[in-house]
Amino acid sequence: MPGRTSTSAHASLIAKACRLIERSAHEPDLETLARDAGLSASHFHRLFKEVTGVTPKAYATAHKTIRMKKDLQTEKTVTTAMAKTGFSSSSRFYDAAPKALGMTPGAYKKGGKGQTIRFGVGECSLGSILVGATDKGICILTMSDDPQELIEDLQRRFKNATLIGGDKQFEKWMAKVIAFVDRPTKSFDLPLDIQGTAFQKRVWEALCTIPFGKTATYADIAKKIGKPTSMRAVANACGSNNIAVIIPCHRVIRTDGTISGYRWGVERKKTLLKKEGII
DNA sequence: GGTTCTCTGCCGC
DNA sequence: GCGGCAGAGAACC
Repeated sequence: MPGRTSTSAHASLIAKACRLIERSAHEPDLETLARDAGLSASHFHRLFKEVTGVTPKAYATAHKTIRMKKDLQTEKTVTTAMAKTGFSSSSRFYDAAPKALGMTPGAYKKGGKGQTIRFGVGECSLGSILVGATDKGICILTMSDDPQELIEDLQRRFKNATLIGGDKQFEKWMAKVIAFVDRPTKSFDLPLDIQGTAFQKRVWEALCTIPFGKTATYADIAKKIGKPTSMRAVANACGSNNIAVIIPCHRVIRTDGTISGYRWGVERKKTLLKKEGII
């Protein structure tokens, strides 16, 4: 088609823009990217989104996150990593890090270093269960059919932490947790060490206010934390919950009343809801 | 808290 | 297919 740009030409134009974003030390602005592609800013923006599925800004942000993670792992200090990643100021860096990494840059660099996590694997009515705790409280509760998989998952999540088997005190906690999972009655009184971003913590706190035997929708939770339009972010935060059952993300259902997915399997979610007399 | 930038919708060519 | 403008909202300083 003369005078028109073909689809493949579009794809290579956008691919070139992606490479430019990746190569640049500082995020190139929309105007620069558009000029480089020989298009107007507005049209370039539309085209970029059509081809990649994300906006140029979102693409640049995602790439910056990858770089931030790499630099934090390879650089000696957080300060040098910050300089290399290309943030304009340290405050911007520390501002962006929790969103991008789920923790402060220092904590990410340590990768759980310095943290000691006691853990145990047992069996409950929902299959194999892993419970882990720092000296502050329970930081992880996961479930699976395969106990080995639970341990591998724990090692992945806290790769620099010292993982040790539970002691006598921990055994007691473990028994209490299993009893709670099997009969999730009213309250749970062991301390929790909830690790996540500020946003995730707000969502999880909101989940904890859903009473036993009741459900809420993602929209309800979004409204509760004062972000009525952030339903997708809320759903993501529910999916990132590390402490199953105790933080009752299983009580969240779709607006139409149907049961949505569950990180530890829909069958487990249904079983939990049955235990609470909801279904 | 003001300024700049991003993003989207809409319209015209 | 492409450019441009307006307005809302987010990001930045």
